[in-house]
Amino acid sequence: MTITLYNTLTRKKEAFEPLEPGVVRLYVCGPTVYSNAHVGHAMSSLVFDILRRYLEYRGYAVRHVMNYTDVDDKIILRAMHEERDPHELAEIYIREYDEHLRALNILPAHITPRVSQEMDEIVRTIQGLVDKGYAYPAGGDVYFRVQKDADYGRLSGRRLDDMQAGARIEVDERKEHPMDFALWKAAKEGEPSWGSPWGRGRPGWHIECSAMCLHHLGEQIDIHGGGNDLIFPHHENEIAQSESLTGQPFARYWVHNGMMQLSGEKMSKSLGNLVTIEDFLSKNEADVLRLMVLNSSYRSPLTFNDEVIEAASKGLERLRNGLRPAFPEAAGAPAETLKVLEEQARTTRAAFLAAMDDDFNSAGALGHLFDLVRAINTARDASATVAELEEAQAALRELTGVFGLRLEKLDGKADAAPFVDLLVQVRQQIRQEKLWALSDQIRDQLAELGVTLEDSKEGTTWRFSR
RNA sequence: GGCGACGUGGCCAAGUGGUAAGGCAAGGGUCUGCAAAACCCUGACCACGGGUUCGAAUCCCGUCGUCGCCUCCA
Repeated sequence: MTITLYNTLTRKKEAFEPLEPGVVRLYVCGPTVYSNAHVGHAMSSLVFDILRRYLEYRGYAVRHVMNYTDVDDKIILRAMHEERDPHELAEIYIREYDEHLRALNILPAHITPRVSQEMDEIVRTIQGLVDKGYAYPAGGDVYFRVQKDADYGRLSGRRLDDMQAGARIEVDERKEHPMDFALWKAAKEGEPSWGSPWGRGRPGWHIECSAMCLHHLGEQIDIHGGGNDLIFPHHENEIAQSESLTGQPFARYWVHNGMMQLSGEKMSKSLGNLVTIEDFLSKNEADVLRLMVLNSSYRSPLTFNDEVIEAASKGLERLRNGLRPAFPEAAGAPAETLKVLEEQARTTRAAFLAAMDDDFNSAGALGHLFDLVRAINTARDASATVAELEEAQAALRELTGVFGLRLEKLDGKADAAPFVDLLVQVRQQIRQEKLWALSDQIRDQLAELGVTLEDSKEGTTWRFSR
């Protein structure tokens, strides 16, 4: 079985074949750190986390690089407004984003370069482009010469002529062509700046990713990812820069996630329709957002509203319930039931792989996990023992693990388990004596303490509910 | 105006030629001292109009609608 994935460059699904067998060089565009990140940013990081986890599950060694853009107009502007140091400002949001990634159970990239720490590499990259005639200095700036790049526009499917037509491009006398873009910007008074052959200044937005890729992953990479709002101009320009410099294809596969939609519109800072990650996590578990992402195609817009959050939250609970143990007094399920369960575990694994191999169809794969959950619940109801449920639950745990779902939420509470067990045992006797008021009282009060009891014919089970 | 995507039951959403996965919600039922969970049952003329085909949600054309990019954006 091979993995196929949709390549924005060719606009079709292609069989995935890394440059070097067994190794995947993955570069994902990270955020510009000038304010609190919102759940749309989280969506992107989750999408590529799921992609990475799956590739690793399938045996690839993934080298994952995600950059932080910490030198940028917006950062400078904001820092000026707040009368503080731009580096300091960026640092705060980098640290915050790192914390979010941890909270969201997103595997950290192996390398997280920052623009401010890669200046030599960036300047060298620009110099290389100047040397080759793909870039030209102009009054302290350096611009990329788009007309020299024959296939400029091939990622986004645009032609230079079309773009000029209705576009709102500033007329700039220093540019040879209106679509030429800045590789280096001369410093203005009071801005952070670095030395370069063209005078003090700072890099343009696009060059950093080309330089960092080159530096950390080499001239060619396997997967380049990011939000689909980056296709043009950012990724288009990265291709132009990188390929002009090296003369080789840059990224083999371009993978783009869809945008988070809030009330029918793209969630974004400028529209003011956003929910910060912090805000979301203060009200919901991290797994809820992950499940929302999993439940739809990564390439499509993701609907974000209360109903969807609620549905994901309940779905999560259902997955969790699948992992709940057999009833205490389970006597063993009929052979027929166990056979069905075993069969379901097998087919679920296969179907899960088939779905994920098909361009990371996580929603399809998730559907199959729910089928397995039902089979497990049915077997449990039919009095299956812990041992009889084991294999199917192991499969469920393994596959939800591939998704990066944690499911268990007992951290730090496990110590309380023996005491709860004891209470439940005592209550069992109270119930046998039909002292319902007292037994209900125990159940209610435990619920308030975050322990849910559930009574059934085969005994009482309990779990931490928060 | 240019480029691109999408439109599947109340909501979210898989499915790209052989008559529709899954989750949530709703209604009915089973189990149960009650509650909860679980299980079973119920529900889709796949935006609309043409066309291709033995056969289309799935391919082609058109219409309408929504969204994204074209300026910073995950």
